[in-house]
Amino acid sequence: MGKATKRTVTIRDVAAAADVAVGTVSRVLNDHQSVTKQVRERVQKTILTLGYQRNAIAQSMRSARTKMVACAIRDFDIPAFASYVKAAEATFRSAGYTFILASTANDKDVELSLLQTFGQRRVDGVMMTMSDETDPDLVNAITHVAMPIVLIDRELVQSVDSVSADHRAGARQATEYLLSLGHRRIALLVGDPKAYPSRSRIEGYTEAHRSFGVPVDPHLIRDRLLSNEATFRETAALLGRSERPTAIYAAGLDTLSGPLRAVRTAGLVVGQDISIVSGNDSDLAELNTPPITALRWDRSEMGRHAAEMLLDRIEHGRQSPPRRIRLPVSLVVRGSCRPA
Amino acid sequence: MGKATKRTVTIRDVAAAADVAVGTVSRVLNDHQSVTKQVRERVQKTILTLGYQRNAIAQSMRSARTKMVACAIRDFDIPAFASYVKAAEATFRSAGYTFILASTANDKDVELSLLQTFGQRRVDGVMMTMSDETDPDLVNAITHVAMPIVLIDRELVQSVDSVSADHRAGARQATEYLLSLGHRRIALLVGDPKAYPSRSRIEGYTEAHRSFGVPVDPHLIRDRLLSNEATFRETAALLGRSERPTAIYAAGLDTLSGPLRAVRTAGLVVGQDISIVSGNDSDLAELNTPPITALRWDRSEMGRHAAEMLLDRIEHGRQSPPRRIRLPVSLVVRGSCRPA
DNA sequence: GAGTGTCAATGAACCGTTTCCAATCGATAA
DNA sequence: TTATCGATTGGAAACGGTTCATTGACACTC
Repeated sequence: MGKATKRTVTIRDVAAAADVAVGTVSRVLNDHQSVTKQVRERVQKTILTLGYQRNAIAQSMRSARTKMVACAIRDFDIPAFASYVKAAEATFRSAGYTFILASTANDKDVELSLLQTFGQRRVDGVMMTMSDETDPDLVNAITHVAMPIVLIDRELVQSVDSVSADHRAGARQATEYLLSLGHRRIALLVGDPKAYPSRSRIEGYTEAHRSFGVPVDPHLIRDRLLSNEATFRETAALLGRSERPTAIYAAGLDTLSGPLRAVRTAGLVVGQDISIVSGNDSDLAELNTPPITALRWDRSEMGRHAAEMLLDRIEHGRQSPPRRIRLPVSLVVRGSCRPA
Repeated sequence: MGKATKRTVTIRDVAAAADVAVGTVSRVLNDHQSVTKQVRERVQKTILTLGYQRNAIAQSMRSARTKMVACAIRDFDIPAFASYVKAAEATFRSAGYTFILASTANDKDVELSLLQTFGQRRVDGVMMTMSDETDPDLVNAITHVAMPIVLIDRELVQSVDSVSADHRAGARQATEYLLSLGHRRIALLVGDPKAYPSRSRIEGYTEAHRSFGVPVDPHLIRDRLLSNEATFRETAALLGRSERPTAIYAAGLDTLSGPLRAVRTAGLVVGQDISIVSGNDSDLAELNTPPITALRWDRSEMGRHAAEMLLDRIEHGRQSPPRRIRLPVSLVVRGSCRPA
């Protein structure tokens, strides 16, 4: 007897059961004025008894707002992203937004396809990076996205908001620290210079050398190191050279464990045979024996700023000029560096 | 002149421009049969020129499928979650689903409110844990969720699918290893026994003692340790006792750095003055000096299995009985334990 | 040439909200 | 008593897709 299919209960069912018009139920749901206390309570009771659950899809359909925000990161594995994503999600959630998260693997095609997906889903805003700041397709896609966007640690596209860390200053600080300890052969391990962080780290490293009057040996700069494995291999290669570096500045994202493994494999001891500075502070850096001197900046702050900028754009800021936030980077000196 | 508002282009605009009916455009979009090659190409060209972007909201509205999946984890900060979330997201994305991620902070109210949000958003499936497997509100919410759900590392709710690791066997293995080295005062640090992992670790620990005929000292079991700070404090307290433990089994999630800090603060040396087994393998465990003996299981596999089970439920599995996957846990022996 | 079958394409209904205009009602003012 | 006004409520249109019954065109058969 009866229909076997249990239809989900809609606003119309509520209206019928409470003997009011659908418009009235909607007004109750949205806390609009001009609904009698009596009617309001009757509707609310009906909602409870029927177990009505508002359909966010229909709501978005009508209002053209999804209350969803998308974020693309390079890789979930990278601990450096965790605190920043965490802060962003918390900010969005407390503002009533739902958070979509995806990873790009630093791949242009994935980035483009995610942008398309986000567009089709009509998210209210996007937070992301890009693998290559100079790629015309990516730049074009980023600048023509329909919704507000905040770039993280990218600065070349001038037309959108961005939040980044001052990697140039940080790199300069770290390099000058090593130079002042007397090191003259400092290896620099970085990621892809097509993106702002690595690019500006190379700049900072070069500036520091210039200010100390020390020539830069291009062989000591190893870039495009995007994985622990790659960093391990490059470090091992550097350590195998006749004139091996006396210090390593491991500046890439999540590239500390590679060098540590390589140093250990080569039978060397950090802080004695070789000095190390990590470009990203972490538990690993802090708890290593000896603890590793590292650069740090407030990643939660980064996520929070990005989220707040985006929310501001979504809810108020129509056409105000793009804003740029750059967070300070500082050097935490520990025990991994000795005078050369 | 003209309208200032630039309306977004809809399927109707495409239909008008290509001089066909909306239904035809829809069939082109969905790769339906019975569209002339000629018409198909005309429509596709129009889509390109107009820059039409299909509206996923409207699509979901009609089809009652959102192609979105939600996942709630305890905290983004916990590296153990990264690889599992990563594998899950990859699986979902390659199946055409979008991934919503939220954190619960292990808080019942957050969990309930997220379930409600996911329900309102009409996601097609949910992947999550729960802070307390015995809480009636949570159990009720989980069992009455409208969409398919997969629980991670939770086994008490029998009516839904679940994926977990065999923590009891793992704990037993770790404890027996320490007992076989002669340790008789083994501290156990775990999270909240109201959830499956800690509960079964305590079981495994107890079983191991029983099989060795060694009585369990309840003072050595410290539970409800949910943060690095809490674990640090408890370990420090244990190390300060007159009869301090000779070994620590740090079984909680992400609770290795706390004990390591506490041991260092107490002026002790891991592997000499005290033995340590970590309940979760990590870079930190592997790269510590000495490397820490640890339990491990395939977290990517966990994420993949969970995602595949969920996809199966969503796309085929209507009413098949709940499935339960339990992954094996193994002990990786390194250098952090010495005979007592 | 009428009847039949197949394949393409049309166009309207529908999904569940929000919003806006019209209608109703009670109270107050003239 | 009647006109006026503000506060509530009703009801329908609109959002942008998908789907399905229907129509139109064409080829084929007898």
